[in-house]
Amino acid sequence: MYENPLQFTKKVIEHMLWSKTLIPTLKEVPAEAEALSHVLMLRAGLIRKLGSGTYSYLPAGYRIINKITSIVREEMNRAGAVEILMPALWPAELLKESGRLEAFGSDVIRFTDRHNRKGVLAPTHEEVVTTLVRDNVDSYKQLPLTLYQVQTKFRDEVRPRFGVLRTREFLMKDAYSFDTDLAGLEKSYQAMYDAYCRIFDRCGLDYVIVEAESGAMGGSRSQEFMVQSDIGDDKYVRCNSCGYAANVEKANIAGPQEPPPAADEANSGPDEVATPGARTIEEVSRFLNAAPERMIKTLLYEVGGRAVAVLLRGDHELNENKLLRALEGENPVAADAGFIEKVTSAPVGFAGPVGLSGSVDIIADKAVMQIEDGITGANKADFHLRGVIPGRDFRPSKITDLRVARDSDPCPECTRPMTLHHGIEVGHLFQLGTKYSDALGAGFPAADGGKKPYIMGCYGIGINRIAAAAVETFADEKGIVWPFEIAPFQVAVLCLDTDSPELMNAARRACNNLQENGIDVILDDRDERPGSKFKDAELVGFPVMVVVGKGYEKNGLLEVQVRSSAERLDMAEEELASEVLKLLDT
RNA sequence: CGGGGCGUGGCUCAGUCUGGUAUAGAGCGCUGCCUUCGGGAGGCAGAGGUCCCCGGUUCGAAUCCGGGCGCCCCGACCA
Repeated sequence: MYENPLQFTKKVIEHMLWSKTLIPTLKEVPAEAEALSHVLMLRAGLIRKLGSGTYSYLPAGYRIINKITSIVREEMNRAGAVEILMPALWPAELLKESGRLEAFGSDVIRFTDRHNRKGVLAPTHEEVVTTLVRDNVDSYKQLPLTLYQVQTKFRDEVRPRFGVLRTREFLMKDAYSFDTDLAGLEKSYQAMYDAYCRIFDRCGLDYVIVEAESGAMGGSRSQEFMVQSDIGDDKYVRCNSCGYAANVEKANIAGPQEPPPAADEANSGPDEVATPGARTIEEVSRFLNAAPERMIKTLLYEVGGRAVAVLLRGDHELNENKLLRALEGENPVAADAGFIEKVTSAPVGFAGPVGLSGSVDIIADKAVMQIEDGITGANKADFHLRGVIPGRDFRPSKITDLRVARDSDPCPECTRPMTLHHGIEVGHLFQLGTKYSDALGAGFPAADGGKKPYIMGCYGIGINRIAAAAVETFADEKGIVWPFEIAPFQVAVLCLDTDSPELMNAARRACNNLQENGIDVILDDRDERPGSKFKDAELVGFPVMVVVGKGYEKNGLLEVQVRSSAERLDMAEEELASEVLKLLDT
């Protein structure tokens, strides 16, 4: 029998010693940090900044990252995805082929190598996987296939911020599914959806799943996993009655599409009113002393050579995604001053729907049609119209939902008011369809002999963001309170007198005991005063603290402190492991 | 990209406006010794700084002027 020399090596349990690792905690708040998670991650000695949007993960911080990636890997594998590793360094040509070099624009980090070849650092990996599968999958029998990677991605963010929350270099799990048909995609998508729920549950996060735009990723269906947080860059609305949730780019808004019964026939018709120099909603509103809610904002677009006037209530904002859908795929270009003057025969700032040439297509947001005594541009320099009644004074060719959702807007499902929240996007799911397989000529030989494009999906998780989101969510005035599964160590054993062999031995026994029971433990063996040890353990946020001090000297008892509840329990050495396991299980 | 702010030991900052009082300071941290030892102790001694960089003005620059770099915040942007 083959003898493994290592098998005779005595198995020694090594526990992490605080004195031998690097956890540089800070008492003071670093000047560069504003956001809670940023401050705490720096103070707890988890991360250090190198430059704008680039961070080192120190031992404790890296353990958190590793715990998160382990969870992600377990759940990806369980969902049937297989892990690969792909280059971050690409020929620029590859990104050009899919059309995304332009789409990403200056978000892509570019460089030129010594041979004067253009290269990019991968912002995400659709192009490589797609070509990989294109060139190496021979038959539809090998499908469906879902590949994933956990890798650093690079984006030259306009504005890195909030520490690890938005960085120029970040760790991401990305999975890519390849199917032969839409039904298959649905299945692959659902498998990822389920896996994501398990992942975020295990990470201890409270999350909301919101409908999202597929945007520049192309494709049809998209959902995002949000962790509610005031510092989140993303906004979404949620209906507390029926549970509908969508990010603001996507969120639909309920509302009647017909004008209200013409109640106000007394109104004789629009009157011109002089508004010299007042061009913006705000200016006109102030000048006429009328609420912006009564204004009809007229935005002009050039769509395939013709003019389109888009109408919104003065206080509402256009959602360009909705406009895009309303135009059924035609691409709107915001009109320039020259075009506007040509169409309205007035300078910019005085456009209105009344009396526009019949060649101008008018599209109105639902809310515009509810205005009963409106104000809008007169298509005449320095004049606006008062007493405008939609439906009577102008007739849009299309009335639909065009605006960006706001707090209290009616839910599209049940019409109850929705609430607006800020969130941290920790994960997203996209149905891509054939966008990339078409662009890159990636197809499979079908059963009938022809070649068909892969139906793709892609599914991302921001690993660093999970850590930051957890800190944002779980912290108190003392520091971080890590969820058990992603804590850098589940237990910190504090030996309060490292000069006492009795206490040090007891502390080591406690560590061994816990480790033998599968618990992650760090021993604070530093020659520090007790106060510092307590403060540090609380700052870094270990879920459980085991104190070996006076209580042990006097009557052989260990003290267990629970970080989240501040609960303290004295216990004998023999019951430590089982008691701690119970605590960690909750 | 617009607006604002900052750059002085490891960290937080004072000093800059009004140049020289000066061998550039404080608190925290760090090193050594003594005392202390369950919630960031006390005493004594000490180390540690190209005052972001380059140029200019001046007898003299952390301080004034010009240029550059870096960082943070607000906004715009963001698969």
